This record gives sequence, structure tokens and C-alpha cells, in this order.
Amino acid sequence: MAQVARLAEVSIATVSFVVNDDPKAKTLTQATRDRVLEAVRMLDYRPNLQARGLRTQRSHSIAVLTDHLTAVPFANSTIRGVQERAWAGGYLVTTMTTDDNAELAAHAVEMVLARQFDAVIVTTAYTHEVTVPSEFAAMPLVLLNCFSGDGYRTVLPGERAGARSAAKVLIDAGHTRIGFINGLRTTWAAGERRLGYRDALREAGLEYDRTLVRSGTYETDSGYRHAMALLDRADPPTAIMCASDRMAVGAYYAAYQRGLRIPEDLSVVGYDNHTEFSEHAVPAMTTVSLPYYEMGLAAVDLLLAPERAGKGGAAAGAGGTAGAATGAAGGTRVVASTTSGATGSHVTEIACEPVIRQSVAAPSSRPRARVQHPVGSPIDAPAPRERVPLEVTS
Amino acid sequence: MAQVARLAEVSIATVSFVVNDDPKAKTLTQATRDRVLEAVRMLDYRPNLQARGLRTQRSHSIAVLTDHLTAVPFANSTIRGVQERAWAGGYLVTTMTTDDNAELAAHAVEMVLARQFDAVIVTTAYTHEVTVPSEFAAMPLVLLNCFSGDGYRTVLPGERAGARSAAKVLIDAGHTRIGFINGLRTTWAAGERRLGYRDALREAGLEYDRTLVRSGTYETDSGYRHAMALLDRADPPTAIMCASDRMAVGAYYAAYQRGLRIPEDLSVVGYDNHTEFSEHAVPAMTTVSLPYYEMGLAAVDLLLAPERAGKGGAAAGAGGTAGAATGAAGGTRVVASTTSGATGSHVTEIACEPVIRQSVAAPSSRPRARVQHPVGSPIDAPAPRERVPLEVTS
DNA sequence: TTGTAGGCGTTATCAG
DNA sequence: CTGATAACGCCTACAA
Repeated sequence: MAQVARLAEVSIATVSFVVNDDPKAKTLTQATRDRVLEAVRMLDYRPNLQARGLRTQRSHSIAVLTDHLTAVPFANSTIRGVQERAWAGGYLVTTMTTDDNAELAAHAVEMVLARQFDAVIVTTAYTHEVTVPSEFAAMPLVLLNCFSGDGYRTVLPGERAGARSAAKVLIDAGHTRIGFINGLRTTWAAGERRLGYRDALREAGLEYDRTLVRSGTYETDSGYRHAMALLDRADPPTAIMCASDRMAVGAYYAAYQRGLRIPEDLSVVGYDNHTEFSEHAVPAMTTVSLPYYEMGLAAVDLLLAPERAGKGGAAAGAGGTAGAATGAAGGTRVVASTTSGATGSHVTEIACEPVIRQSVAAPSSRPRARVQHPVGSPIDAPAPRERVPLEVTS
Repeated sequence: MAQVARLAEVSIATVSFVVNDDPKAKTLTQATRDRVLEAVRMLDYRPNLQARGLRTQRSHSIAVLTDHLTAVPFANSTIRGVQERAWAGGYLVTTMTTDDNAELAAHAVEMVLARQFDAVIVTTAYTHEVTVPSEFAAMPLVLLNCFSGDGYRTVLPGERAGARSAAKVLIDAGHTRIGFINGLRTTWAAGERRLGYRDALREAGLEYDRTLVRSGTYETDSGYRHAMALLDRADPPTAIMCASDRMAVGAYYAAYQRGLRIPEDLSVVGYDNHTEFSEHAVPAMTTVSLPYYEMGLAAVDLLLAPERAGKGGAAAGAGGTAGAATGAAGGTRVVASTTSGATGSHVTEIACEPVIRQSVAAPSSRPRARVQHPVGSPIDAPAPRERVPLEVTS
């Protein structure tokens, strides 16, 4: 920096002013400004951000603490979303995986504190309650895909509305008896989705038949078994909605085994938009996508755009290279943004949008196939598209 | 720090000595040492790593530049491996995804430079050549799952040996005619694997029949088609080796459609150990695992344990919380560690180990089934395990 | 409109 | 064996 100053024949302070284009120093000759910039280029000077951080007491970096990185492919989308917004705001993001290991977690906490991270995002592979280390009490922090009851700002997927819209897709197609293979009863998502399913039924004036609702494990097997049970009833549903694409795949198999074609004889909708399954299924599966990427964006927005909310909210930093951050959750559809009086917590729900593909049609009136197909395919994995009979469009 | 010094009634320098337990200050009273430690605890003092970094000109953090985070689930294993070793060495790792976007890449480079990262790992989702930004010429850098010809230290999966061992599994089971559905001809991995396949054949004194080798796209469809072509020959192979688990899944389908049972009538081996497919397949698929996690470890080892090699090699930092880094690639099987004279580059290959499951058996002598099964399963996704006929063990 | 000086929290050099 | 003291590179109130 001193070199730059010398080369540009100005003082060090002046250099500082122009590299940060400090508003206070609006009174700079364009000439000197150019001289400095030129010198900067000549020496390819780069401000030392560690030094700047020391001086300003901020690191311009945010930490993402996550329990598992490997578990879900979706985790990556979250990280991408976070990075996107963080970089735009001039922040760097470093993610730390704790693997549910207390030692790693402690190390992560230690690092966040010692390295002067400006903010932290606590996130989990699947939505559940977490307990935030008390050391973080004083920092800007948002919960991403998890919640805590400690009053931290929280962003969650709008599961209830998501399930509601999944059911609505079926209802709009004319179905009135809709089986629902929900997820693990103990998970938050399952609770929300049941509510959403009920919401849709109620709105349509449809009866809620609890025997049509089953509790699966999110796995293919489970979806298969429950779908079989549903289809073998005296009064089978004409559509099945599943709480995961994998279970929907199981439903596809069950339908196939019972000689039912999708969507002509049975409509199926999945959840997650786990494309490995839903997009490649035949027929392509109508499902609901989880807005991981958008949630990542929203989390950073919450951090960077200080709200009047209780905890959290870092100072909006000096803009980075790529323009300032837009308003909170700009562009993405926010289902709800509640500030609950009870807990005092502020939760932002990002919409789970339905993804319409080919597995839903109007209920058929023709006799249900009762064919017992030969026991199915030899493998627990995707079949090649081209040889499949039920394919609807290319 | 000043507070600690005051509380412990020592000088600031003394505090510095004990918190770093500086070897030069071995001449410290245990008493003062304890006093300082006590004061540290009382005030829960935490050294400001930014300040330390400013002073020492190192940040104790390493950057991972990756092209795509979302593309492969394996990327996560890599990151985990890197984090594991880095943390053990007292380093933090921040990964930056460039998405093949020049602007993002430029930003990443800028950040690495401005933030005083001590080292960088350049990595890619699938193995291919990269060109390292010239700005990194002066820093410790290792290439992970990619290569460049610029003399950087490189860690790669031992594809050739991996393919060789896959073929060997089949040969050891007694097969002499082994179909090979390789990957995209243009990829590095495909080249290596073909070599490995040939190595195994040669070692066993088996003829290399080029008509048995096909070039697929890594996708299920492709595996299915090529397997069909192989099975419909006048002299079909008794085993098929595939360059991806997905293609192996295609082979499973082809076998099923031709009335062939796996492994009784046809042996199949995959590649990648993409457990979503291989582990859940029925019968569980014998495959070869890619050592992503170990490669991550190795990359950091290369960085932290300064080699005599040309480029790269950061000073082995002061140990972190969790013990010092072990020797390079400690514990993981290194296939080869070549220092090629030509390029002057040093490449470490980590072994791709075979994962033995149930899809391989001795070739059968009984008549091949010629049944034409009804066109298969209705979906392009896993079938539930329980209803599958070919399951061998639970 | 530009320059001066002090300090952010550490570490490292040198006296005592 | 311990304690001043000078950087490290930058920001910023204040002076010129």
C-alpha cells in the first residue's frame, strides 16, 4: 500500500480512500483517483483482507455449520445458494461439517469464535430441532432447515403448503379418494405434510379418511408395501400421494404389479423432486420440489439485511465485487414470514413448488385391472427408459 | 490479551509464549504458566486469529476450488476428507464453487489471493484436465481428481488398477469371456479403465477381444443397450463389467429381459460404488469404489507435509487442536506415486478397491435361458427389494 | 482536497 | 527467565 502511495505520489490514506471508494472522501480529484488506480494496477496491489479485518473487527466471512454433508444431495444446493448470495455481498462462506460428532462440533465453534466470523448459519440435512451452542448467543445467526425455540431467525421449507399443493394437483385432476403415504411420523415434515394434505381436502369439501393415510419410512420398499395395501383395499384410492419420490417409486412398482397403468389407472405424486428418481421415472413423476437453493439465499439475506427481529442481523457490509445484495428473499416465493408472538421467533417459509410431469391424470372409470403381473423387475434401480411400456410422451 | 497479562500479572509477551507454548520459552516457571492459563480460562480469552494471521502472514486456511458441487454426490466425500485432515493440521477449509463460470472463478481467485489463503486445492467433479489460473503459480497447490501438465502435484484415483481388479474378480470366478461396457471414450477414466481391463486379461493369459468392449455414456439406458447387444451375440460373454453402476443396472435389466439370472447365468460388476444403485440393487452389486474421501486426505497431506517436489508444499503449521497430521496418505492404500521425469509432475494414485457383493458367480454351464420376458418394469427407478426374484441372500 | 498519526491483537527481537 | 517495543497492513478521526 505504501508502494502504491509512493508510486501515485499521494499519501497512504488517499490510497485507502480510493480503493474503498470511501463516501467521505468524495472530494478527491478525479486525477489523483486515476493516478492511484493506475498505480494499483501497475503493482497489482491487492488489499490484505486480514489486516482490514483486524482493523475493522470483521472478517467478511460467514460460517455454515452443518451436521451432514454427504447424507442428502440437496445439501449442495443449500450451500450453493448461500455462496451465491454471500459472494454478492462481499462475504466468503466456509462450511464446517460436524457429522454429529461432539468433538468436531466443538472445534467448529472454537473456529467460528477465534476466526472472527461475522455470522453463522446452522443447518441440517433433514428438518429437525437443534440446540444452538450457547457460545453463539451473541452473534448474528440464522437457522436453516432446522429450528430451536431459542428465538433465532429461521428459514424452513413450506412443507404444509407444499403438501397442500400436491394434493391439490390430484384434486384438480378430479380425484376424490387420495391415498397418502406420509413419512416417518416422528419427523417435523411429516406433521406439516399431513396438515397440508388435510387442508387441501377440506378446501375441496372432501372427506378426510384416516385409513387412507399411512406412515412410511421414505424408502422405496416402504412405499411399495403401503401402496400395495392401499391398492388391495375393497375401495382403493384412485390416486396416491407420497412423501418422497422414492416411496412414489415403490408405488409405481405396486401399480405395475397390480396391472395398473400410470397415470391412466392410477395417479401418483411424489415429493422432493429427487430427480435421480422423479425425472427419470417412466412416466416422469409429478412431484414437489424442495427449495433448498432458495432457502440458502434467504438465510444469507436474513443475515445481511438487518431486520428489526430479535436476534441476529449482521451489519450490511460494504458491497463486494458483484453488486449489493437484493432485498430479503428477492425473487423467490416466500410462503409465509411469521413472527410468532409466543416464541418471539421469526420464521421464513420458502415455497415448495409442485413440479408437473406425467404421473397424474383424471381418474378412470373403466374396470380396474386385476392382472397379477409376474413378479417384477430384477433390480432395485432405474430401468432404461426406452423399453418401458407406460411411457406417455417421449 | 492485555487483560490476561494484567490478571496473571505477567507481560503480554509471556502470555503469547504460553498460549502458543513456544519452544523458545521453555524457561518458564510452571507457576507463571499456570497463572496465565488460569487467567485465560477466567476471561475465556481466545486468540484473535486474524491478528495472528496478519503478524505471521499466514491464515491457516486452505481453499478448495471446485467446478461443481452438485453434480456428483461424491464431491461431498472429497470435501469431508479434506476437512478431516485440514482440521487435524489446524487449518480451516473453505470451498468455492465456480460452476464453470468465469466470473465466479475470477472472484474465487481474487479471494484466495486477498484473504491470504495458505494453499489451494483445485478439484473437479469428474477427472479431466484443467488449466490452473496463473495467479496461483506461486502458491502451494495440489490438483485433486484433475490434472494439468503444469507440474503441480496431483492426486488421482487409480482407475487402471481399479478396472484391473474388477476384471480380476470376474477372472478369478472363472470367466474367460468378459464383456466390458466402458465409459465415454473421451474421458480420461475410460482410457485408464480400458488399460486396466487389458492388463487383467493379459495377466490371465486371456485373449483381448475388441468386439467385447463397448463405449457407453455412463447412463442406465446406455448400459442396457450395450448389454443387450452383448447378450444377443452368437457367443455372448458370461460376465459383463461396466464402467458405472448405472450402466450395470442397465445390464441387470437386459439380463432380466433375456431371462438370465444374476449371478447364476450372468455375472455383472459395476464401478463407482454409487450405493444408491449398487448397494440397493438386487442382487447387491459387486463394484469398485472410488476413493474420494481418501483422495481428500491425500491432497491435504501433500500440502501440509512439504515434499521435496517442485511446486507446492506449505510449511507444516503449528498443530491444531486435534493432533498433528500423520504422514502423507497415512493408512490409505496408495497404488502408485510417480514422479514422472517428462512432465516433472508428481502424481499420487489412490487405490480403487473392489467391493464384493452378490452379482458375481462362476460361469454356468447350463443352457442359457432364451425366454423373452414381458417388457419390463414400469419405471426408471429402484424396485422394492422384497419382491424381487433374484435376491440371493437377505 | 489531501496528509498525519494512532491503534486493531499478535508475534518477534532484544534487553534486563 | 521475563518485559518492553517494534512491526504486520489497514482504517479513520483530525489536522492542514
